[in-house]
Amino acid sequence: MKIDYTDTFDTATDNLMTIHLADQGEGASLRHCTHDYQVSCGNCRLASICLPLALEQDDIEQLDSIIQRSKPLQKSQHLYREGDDFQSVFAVRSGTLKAYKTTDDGREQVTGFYFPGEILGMDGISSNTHASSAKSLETAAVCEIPFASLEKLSALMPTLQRHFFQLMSREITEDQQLITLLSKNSADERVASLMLSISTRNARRKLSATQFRLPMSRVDIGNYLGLTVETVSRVFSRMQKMDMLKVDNKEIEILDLDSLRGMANLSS
Amino acid sequence: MKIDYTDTFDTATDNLMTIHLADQGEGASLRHCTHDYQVSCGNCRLASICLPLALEQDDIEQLDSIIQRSKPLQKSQHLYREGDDFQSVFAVRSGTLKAYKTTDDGREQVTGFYFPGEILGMDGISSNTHASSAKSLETAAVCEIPFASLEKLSALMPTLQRHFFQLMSREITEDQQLITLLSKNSADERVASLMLSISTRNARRKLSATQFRLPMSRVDIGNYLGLTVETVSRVFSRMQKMDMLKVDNKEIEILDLDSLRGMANLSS
DNA sequence: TGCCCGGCTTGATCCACATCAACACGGCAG
DNA sequence: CTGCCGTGTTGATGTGGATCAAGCCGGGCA
Repeated sequence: MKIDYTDTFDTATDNLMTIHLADQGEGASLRHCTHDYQVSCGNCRLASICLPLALEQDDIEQLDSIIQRSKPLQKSQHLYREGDDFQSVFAVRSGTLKAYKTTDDGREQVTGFYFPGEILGMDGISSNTHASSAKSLETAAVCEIPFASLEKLSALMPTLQRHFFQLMSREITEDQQLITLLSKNSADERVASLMLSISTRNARRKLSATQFRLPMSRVDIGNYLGLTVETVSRVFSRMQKMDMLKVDNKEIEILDLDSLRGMANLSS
Repeated sequence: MKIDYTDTFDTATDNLMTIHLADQGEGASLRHCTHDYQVSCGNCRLASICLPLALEQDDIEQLDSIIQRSKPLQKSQHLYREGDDFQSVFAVRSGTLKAYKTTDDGREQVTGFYFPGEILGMDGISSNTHASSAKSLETAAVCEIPFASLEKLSALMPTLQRHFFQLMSREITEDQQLITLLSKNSADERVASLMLSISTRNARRKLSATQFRLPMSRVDIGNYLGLTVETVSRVFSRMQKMDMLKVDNKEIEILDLDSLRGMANLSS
C-alpha cells in the first residue's frame, strides 16, 4: 500500500479521532498516523485554529522547530499531574483530554475538555508547577511546546506573543463562562450549554455540528458541570423525550438546535 | 503643613482606602493622594506585589513611562463595561473593584474582587473587547497600562514578559479555584474561603489579616459565591455564633483563624 | 457459556439552599 | 421631626438536585 505522507497526514491528523469514534480499525492509516511524529505545523490541518494561527510561513517554521511531537497517549494516560514541574504547554493533535483538580476530600473537579487544535497546560505558568492534572479520554496525540522556547520566540515574534496572550485570555473568559454557568444555571441549562460548546468546537474543525460521539463519560460531564451522574443522565433522558437530542450512550445527535439553544439560554 | 511627598505617598497609596474605610476625612493627605497622579512605580509601596515585581530599577522606569495614572474613580463608577473596546489593563492603586458579567436574564455574576496591587482587565485581550465590566466598590485609584505598549515592552524585557504571562496564568488558576468552590463546596465553605482569601490578600499588603472592613455588599458576596443574600447573611450569623468571626455589618474580625480554615477545608 | 464489572438509567427519599415575607436599622430629604 | 429607601437580618416554606438503592446492558474473561 502506497501512502502519500504529507497528504495522508493532512487529513489523518484529525481522523485518528474520527476513526476511533467510529470504532472501526482502519488499520493502515491509523498505524501510520500514530507512528509518524514528524508532522509539521506547516502541513497540519489544525494550523488555522491552533497556535500557528495568523503566523507567516517563515514564522510557522520557526515555531515548528521548537515543538516536540511525542508518541500518542493511551486512553486514561496522564499528560501531566497536579504538582508536576511545569515545562511545556501542549496542543492537542488528535483525541480529547480532560484537565482536572482533585479536592482534598478526593472529589474531582474537571476544569476543561480539550479538543484537537486547543492548547492546555497554561495554568502551570504562574507557579512553575502544574495547577491541574491532564489525562486523555481516548487515544490522543499532542504537540509539546517547551515554554522557555515559546517565551524566547514570543519576544522575537510580535504576532506569536500577541496570539499567546490571546490564548491565555481566552482561557480566562472561558473559565468565567463556566463560573457563571455553575453559579447561575440549572442542570438543564448546563448540559445544554456543554452540548452546544462541543457542537461549535466540532464545527470549527469542519466536523458535524449535530452528530458526534462524546469522548467523556457521564461522570466526567458531571464533574465538569457540578452535577451528579444521575442528574446528567436524567437531563439527557428529558432532552430525548422532548425530541431535542437523540442519545445512544455516547453517540449524540442534535435534533433541534434552536430549542437546545433555548434551553441553554445563552446569548454568547 | 509640610509633606514629604515620596514618603507620604509611600504609605498613602494604600491609605486612601484605609482612610475611607475608617470613614474619617484625613483631609490633607487624602487630598494630596487623590490629586497627585504623578506617583511612579519606583516609589509605590505596592511595587513589590504589583506588575513591577522582580524588575530591575531601569526596567521599572521604562514600565513607569507607559503607565497612565488617571483620576480617582468614585464609588460605583465603571472602569470599563462589558463590550467596551479593550485598550488597557489596570492595576489597582487604592480602593477595591469588582469585575462582573451580566447574564441575559439580568442577573449579575461577580467574577472577581480586585484589591490594591492586583491587575484586572486581562479578559479583554482575547477578543479586543472587555468580556466583563468593572466598577469600583468605593473611591478607588487605578493605574492604566495601555496594552499595546505593554506588549512592545514585554518583547524587550523578558522579565516583564514572563511576569505578565504569570499574572494571566494566576488569573486562570484563581478562576479554576472559584470553579471548584462553586461546584463542590457548601455555603459555609464558600464564605469561609472568601474571608480567608481577603485575609491573606490583606496580609500581603501588610494590613491586618484578622481585622478588616469588607468593601463589598452582601449582594456582591452572594453574586460572587453563587449564593443569595439571605444565605450569606445566615452563614455570617452562624460563624458569629460559633465564635469564629465577629461581624458588625461590614466590619469583620476573625477570632479563630484555624477553625475558619477548618470550615473552608482547603489545602491551598 | 456464565460471571463479573463498569458505565448508565430510573425511581424514592432527603436536604441545603432558594424563595417569599416580615422586620430592623441608619442615612437622608423634605 | 417624619417618612422613605437601601441594606441587612431572621423566620417559614418550597424545590432542584443530591443521595440512596435497584436494575439494565455490554464487554472482557475464565
